[in-house]
Amino acid sequence: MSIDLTLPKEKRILLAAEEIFSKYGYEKATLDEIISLADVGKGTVYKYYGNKEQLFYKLIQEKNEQYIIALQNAVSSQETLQGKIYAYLVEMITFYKKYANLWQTIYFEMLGGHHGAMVCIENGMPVVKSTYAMEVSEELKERMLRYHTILDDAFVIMRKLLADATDAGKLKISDDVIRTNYFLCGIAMVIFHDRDKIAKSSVEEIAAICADRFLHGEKIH
Amino acid sequence: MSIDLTLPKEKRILLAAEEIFSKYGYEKATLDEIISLADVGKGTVYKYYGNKEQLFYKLIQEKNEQYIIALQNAVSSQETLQGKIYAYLVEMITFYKKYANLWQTIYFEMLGGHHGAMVCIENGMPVVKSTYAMEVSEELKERMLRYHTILDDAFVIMRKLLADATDAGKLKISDDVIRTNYFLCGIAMVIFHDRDKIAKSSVEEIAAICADRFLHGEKIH
Amino acid sequence: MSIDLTLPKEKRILLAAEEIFSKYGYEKATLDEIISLADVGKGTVYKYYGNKEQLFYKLIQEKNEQYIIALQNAVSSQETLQGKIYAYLVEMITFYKKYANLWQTIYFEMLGGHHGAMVCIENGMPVVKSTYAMEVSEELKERMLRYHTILDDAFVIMRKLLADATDAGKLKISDDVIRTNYFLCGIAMVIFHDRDKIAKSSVEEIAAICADRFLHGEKIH
Amino acid sequence: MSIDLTLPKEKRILLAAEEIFSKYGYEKATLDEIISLADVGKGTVYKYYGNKEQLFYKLIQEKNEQYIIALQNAVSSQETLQGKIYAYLVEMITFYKKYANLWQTIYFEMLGGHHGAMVCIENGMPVVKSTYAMEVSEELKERMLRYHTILDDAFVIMRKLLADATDAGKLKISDDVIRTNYFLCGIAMVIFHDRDKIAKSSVEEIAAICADRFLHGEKIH
DNA sequence: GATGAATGAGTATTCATTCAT
DNA sequence: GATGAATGAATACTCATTCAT
Repeated sequence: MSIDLTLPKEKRILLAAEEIFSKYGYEKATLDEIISLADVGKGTVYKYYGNKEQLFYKLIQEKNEQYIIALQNAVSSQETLQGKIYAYLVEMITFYKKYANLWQTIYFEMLGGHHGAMVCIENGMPVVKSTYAMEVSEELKERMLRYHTILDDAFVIMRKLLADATDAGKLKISDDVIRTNYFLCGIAMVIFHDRDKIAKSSVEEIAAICADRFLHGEKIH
Repeated sequence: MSIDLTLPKEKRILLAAEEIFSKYGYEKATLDEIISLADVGKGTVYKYYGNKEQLFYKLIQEKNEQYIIALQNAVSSQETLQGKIYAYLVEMITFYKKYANLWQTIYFEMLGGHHGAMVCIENGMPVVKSTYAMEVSEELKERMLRYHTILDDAFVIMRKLLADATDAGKLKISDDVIRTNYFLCGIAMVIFHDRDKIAKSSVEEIAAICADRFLHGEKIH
Repeated sequence: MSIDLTLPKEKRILLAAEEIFSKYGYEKATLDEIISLADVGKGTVYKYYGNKEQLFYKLIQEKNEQYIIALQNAVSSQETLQGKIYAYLVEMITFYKKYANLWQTIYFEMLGGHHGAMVCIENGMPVVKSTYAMEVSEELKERMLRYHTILDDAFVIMRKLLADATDAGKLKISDDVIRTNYFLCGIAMVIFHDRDKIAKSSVEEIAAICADRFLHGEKIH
Repeated sequence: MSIDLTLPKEKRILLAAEEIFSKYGYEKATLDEIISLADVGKGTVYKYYGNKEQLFYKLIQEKNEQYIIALQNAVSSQETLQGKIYAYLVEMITFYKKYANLWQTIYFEMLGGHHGAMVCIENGMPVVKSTYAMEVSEELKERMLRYHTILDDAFVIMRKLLADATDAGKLKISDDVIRTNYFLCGIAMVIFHDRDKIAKSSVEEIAAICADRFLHGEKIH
């Protein structure tokens, strides 16, 4: 609720931004509230971060970098497919629980939020398309692509895992993008939506159930 | 693109609202554009619908009612668990493809992360809790609960299905809320996010794969 | 200093805009001051005029239209070259005295004002060029071209007059654009700069001297 | 584009200021860009020049001093009126072509219309009067007077020339201030406005035409 | 019943100037 | 002498809502 004033202003701004963006989402968050919480002048934010969007992006990029490394380590520390999936999920759930509000905002923005545009994959490359016949500014396109990339950096690790396993004949043949998105977005949504319930269970327990259900389904054989 | 002017104004507003809210999402949609499309005065919207939020709610409520009936019919038309799940998914995917923009908006309104509040289930009843130490207005509480209910009306049908099957020993034991949310939200997100890919496949094909994976998992045995 | 509140708001805004733009020039003028003088809400200005630039443009365009008609009438009411020039100048000086501050602003904006861009004539067509190696936004280009056109509408009448007289062998051969600009801009600058001196002389007297000097020079033969 | 770093900082600032003020005009130029080009700290500018306006003034004052000397030499190097006028114009056009952006800025600062004030000549002395019923700050008054003097230093040389010639019966009787301003401001405006056309002609050619037209007019006798 | 003119609170961004080091 | 981090006042523009007609 309040920020350590002995920290350098650049850091204070980032902490305040995390709080306010988490609380209100990107659009509804105001710079005024961020500077008030960080106890800095308005110009200081612009000096360090350029503008609102850059501030948000810097914030999530920093978190994401560490997250990606954690995911890579987790996956490579395991030998079996099931082990890798489980290790991935432990990291993912830990991270999403911690940054639920922030990451929920990214999902929203990436889906096109309030903008009438969406990211599509064409020939393996993400492109931004208007959901209707209207122009989408280059600025918005870049922004949505950036958010897409943030999420996809993590998704691609799982996608590769599943694609390799499919090639090795271990998994059913499916569209890898769809399968991965279904798997991970489903988990994300549950963490966002049933946050209090998730809070009561251990990360390991949830990860184990998710991995089991993904591989073997809900049916009792 | 244009609306039948012989229809009563109340209906014209709803049709225009569907078009504009779908196009821009809730926040970015403007009443000005809606009244221009509906060819009514601004006061008329306020007369019939009270305010922007009410208009949006009435719109999705109307769609949802029909959707719920379709789901109930689909499920009761089938005998087996797999058949019921498949029939549910066919309806769901058909509906979500049609109203992707509209329903995407509801998901994020319901998640409520942008307002500093969230819906939790306590003793089986949904209640709104602040995600931060701040008061949540009664107005916002009601609104979030309404959106929660909209989605939950559909989810509860699947939940019941799965709970009964679990009781009958057909499915693994899980938290029914989590399991259902994971299943359905995952599908929803894929439809929102990979809209163009989904557009290329038939609804039946997607439903069949989803049902199979849910019940039997991705693994080849 | 204050505006008749019985006038319609659209008109009041225009009157207030004339006062404030004249006083401060385009850039320094603020909408806040205009609405305060017009005693209307901020939205009202945007309803009627779209934005600050449109408001300014509408304002000067309206004045210019009447001015152009007056110039055309003046010129065609005379038979001789000297008569036509004199009649033109009478109208011009009358107009420039009345709208000195406003028109001074247009000169400034057309010359590129604070923007690092200028209007050049290429193949008889005005184009906007950067004064340095920097991009000029399409918006600014259009704007400068509009201001150029405003002034040129009046200049072209004199240019035609002088070109015809040159063809008829009555005037020395010169670049028509340069000659006209020199003639008229010189007069404009004197009106702007020596406003109080000009105020003491009659329009007819000034016009007569200008016409004489332009045609016969300062030298006594 | 870049500045010799072996020069003293005070000089580097002036060189950078010339570049940036010429490029963007006074208002749009930023100190940030100037210090970046000069490679000095922001405080250094304030140490040496006090503020932005002082920096601009020092810059043009320095240029003007050299210009005035050049004009005086040019005029005194000639014997005849026509020769003196021609020599003056050669210097003037050379100078204005070189510093078009910078001097254009001074013209509009001096006109002062953007500040609600103007310079008038009372009893041969320039005084600042408000164009509206409002107080003009002493600071603004001084500033406008300074800019007036900058331009007038050059104008007075021509004015003297013409006044003497008038007294000697060589020129028609006119208000000397008006006549000079009309003559020189007209030329200035053409250089500012038709910069690219002027660039294609030689200075001598333009000067010759201007002198001829000023003395003998446009009419063929 | 229906209208639409009018409103004004709310927000991202810029940049000259200051002053502690 | 020199710096540059920090400031905050100032400003164009949006849009849900109201209410007199």
